[in-house]
Amino acid sequence: MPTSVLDELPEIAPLKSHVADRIRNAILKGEFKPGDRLNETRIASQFKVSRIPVREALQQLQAQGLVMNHPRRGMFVITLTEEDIQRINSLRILLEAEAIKLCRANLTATQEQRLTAIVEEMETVHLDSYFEASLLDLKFHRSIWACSGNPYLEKNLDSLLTVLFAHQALAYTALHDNVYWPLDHHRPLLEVIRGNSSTSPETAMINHLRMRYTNPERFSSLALSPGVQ
Amino acid sequence: MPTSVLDELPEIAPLKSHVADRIRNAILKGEFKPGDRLNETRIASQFKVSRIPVREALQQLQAQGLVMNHPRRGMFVITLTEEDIQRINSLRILLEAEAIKLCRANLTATQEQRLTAIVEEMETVHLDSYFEASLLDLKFHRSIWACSGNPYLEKNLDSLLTVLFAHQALAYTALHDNVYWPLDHHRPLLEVIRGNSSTSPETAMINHLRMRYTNPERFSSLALSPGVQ
DNA sequence: TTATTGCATACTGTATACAACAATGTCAAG
DNA sequence: CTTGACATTGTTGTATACAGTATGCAATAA
Repeated sequence: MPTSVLDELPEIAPLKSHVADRIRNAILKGEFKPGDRLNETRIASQFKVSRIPVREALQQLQAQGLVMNHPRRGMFVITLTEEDIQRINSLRILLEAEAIKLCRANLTATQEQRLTAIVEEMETVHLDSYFEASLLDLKFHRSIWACSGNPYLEKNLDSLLTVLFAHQALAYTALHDNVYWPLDHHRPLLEVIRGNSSTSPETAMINHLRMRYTNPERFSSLALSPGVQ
Repeated sequence: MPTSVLDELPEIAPLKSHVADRIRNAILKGEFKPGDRLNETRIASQFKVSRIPVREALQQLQAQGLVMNHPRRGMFVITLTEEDIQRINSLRILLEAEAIKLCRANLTATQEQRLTAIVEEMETVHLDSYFEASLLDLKFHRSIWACSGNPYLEKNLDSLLTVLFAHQALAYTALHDNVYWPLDHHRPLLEVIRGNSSTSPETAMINHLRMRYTNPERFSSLALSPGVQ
């Protein structure tokens, strides 16, 4: 039975997933900015579908924390304050350090190769769009989470970080207009995972985030020194 | 326009929230069992609403991890294996220990009173339904999360634990048919939060969970001793 | 008796239609 | 000129209708 023609359209995936992906990408690319209102009818006609898949896609994005619902008002792209980012990062350090520990303990040769390949790609390939750089960055971190072997940890990190990456993209494109962002600072994390570093996963994560953020651990227990305040 | 019949429904909150609550409670009470299929039309006619709010409520519950969607098949109540529970608990220990640390660092008198009151209620009030005991239990833990001051931590714990509590309720009612479950083992956690205990938050959480689960920390980094395996 | 194929049924996924509410602009009164 | 009420418009929330697919049963053939 030659099911030939349907090659590029497996299309067994529900419509709302497609719509959700398109909206998510639009947000990541800065086509929708923080605080923007997302009009269901407008998007529906743009995408040539009815409002229902759009509604469901938006609610999916709401669950991921990318958009916010004001009842009877509509959906709005999330706006993050500096404190929000620090709170997210404080949690991220905890979760991703855990993922690194578990990853380090269970690492297979295949996984190590995959992670190494991504790091090398990051160090060589220079992407001109911030959007694509974000995707590669996220791909590396997702691989770490997947190595942890705990799908619940993976899921939590995903929902937490999707928002952060979106905001990063927004803030960055707003300021620098798609200038290249270096991704060459991921090797230390890889070395921790491979067991070739004496740095603790928590410290490695904090150092990693300090490349981009100020005081990323501010709202975590790691910031609680015995004598401080 | 006599809108008389809707007396008991002030209904300023969106309908889907009500529906979601009712379905969630039905699952917690064991009226829907793990693996059960949730028929949209059926629920819609039961609740006297259309299918749309039911669909949206189910998708909300899916985002919370309470139900699972098989495309074109429908929504099914989640089924957790023993390993799933251990993975959830492994993550829970990490997150809730963090919440305890932050709570301990920022504890106000009001918060301390609130937590103490709940613990005392747990030690005295004997609830006959497991459902109500679960709610009180959850109320205590939620209070801890709220004290942490990090809404993202709070949200992650909430989505993680809702599933677990639901499964607990289901498994327990299936076995013991609403027998009383003791809640008097929460004071050690309170003492850690008040700074009156030398036990570490992680250890306190593990001990707390060992009252109910075997090897709750199995899939966490806390189970990784240097020489083991 | 068992396997396979066709059909009937029921359910989800999507589209369209209606109702209720919020925002905005206009007009009149002070 | 300012302010307040009202109408108008636009958007979300909900209901109903339709289309396509999966499941179960029956009928037929091996």
